[in-house]
Amino acid sequence: MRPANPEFLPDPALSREEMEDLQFEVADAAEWTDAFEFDPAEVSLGTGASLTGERPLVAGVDQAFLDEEAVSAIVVMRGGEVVERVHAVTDLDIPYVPGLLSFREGGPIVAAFEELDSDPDLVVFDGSGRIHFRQAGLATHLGVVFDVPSVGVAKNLLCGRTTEETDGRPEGWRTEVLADDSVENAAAGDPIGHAYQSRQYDSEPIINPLYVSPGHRVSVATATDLVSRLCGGYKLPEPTREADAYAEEAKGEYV
DNA sequence: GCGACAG
DNA sequence: ATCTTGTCGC
Repeated sequence: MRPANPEFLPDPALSREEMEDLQFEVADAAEWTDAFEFDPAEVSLGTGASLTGERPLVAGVDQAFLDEEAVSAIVVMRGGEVVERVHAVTDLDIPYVPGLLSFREGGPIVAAFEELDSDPDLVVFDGSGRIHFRQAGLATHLGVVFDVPSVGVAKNLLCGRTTEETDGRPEGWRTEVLADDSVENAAAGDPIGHAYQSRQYDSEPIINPLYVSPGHRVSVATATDLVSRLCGGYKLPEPTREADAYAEEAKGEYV
């Protein structure tokens, strides 16, 4: 798969100011309404044939790290079946800086996409999308670069505030993440994502919620609906778990 | 100066 | 993200 919009490719050689300027352009190009062809109801982990038609292809993307390089993995699934797995090993050029993650991991991820034959209907990224200081997190940035519907799934909240307290919520519960003063070009109170409790125990270990946000061509509500359809009893979406496991597996072969 | 931060 | 032993429970 090749970038549809190479002008937005995250270049780690840019200055911090140039990176931030590019993020504003990415946010401007991003579409946060449902602009995709597949039927969200067809997204699921069940293997049974759907009644209406083709099950969408959903790709999970995740990275594992070595000292100075990243192992980026992409696993494409149709229903509960894995249909393609690819990975790429790339040098890491810059350190992790909150708000600039796509410039550190974007290159490795693009390298992995170049190995991909499938044309996914939806891509699930590990990290934020619209929940970002300039509304252009990893999921949004790469979604725009490839012009593919995408969602961001983060384990921690980067910015914004949740409408309600999130501790100890039941499985399936969700609340909006609203923009705060740290989110540029958004009115304070604008919904930019959800805290979503994908899994919860009956007692003791309290599981934290997921922070789901639109990447590109998906709305806040749909992003969370899609993620809920991809979590098969585990905290993380299945495509993400598969990509995580594959990245670790591939990493083991390069260590 | 204070607060705060995906992976 | 990564470095790690033991431990609890289905």
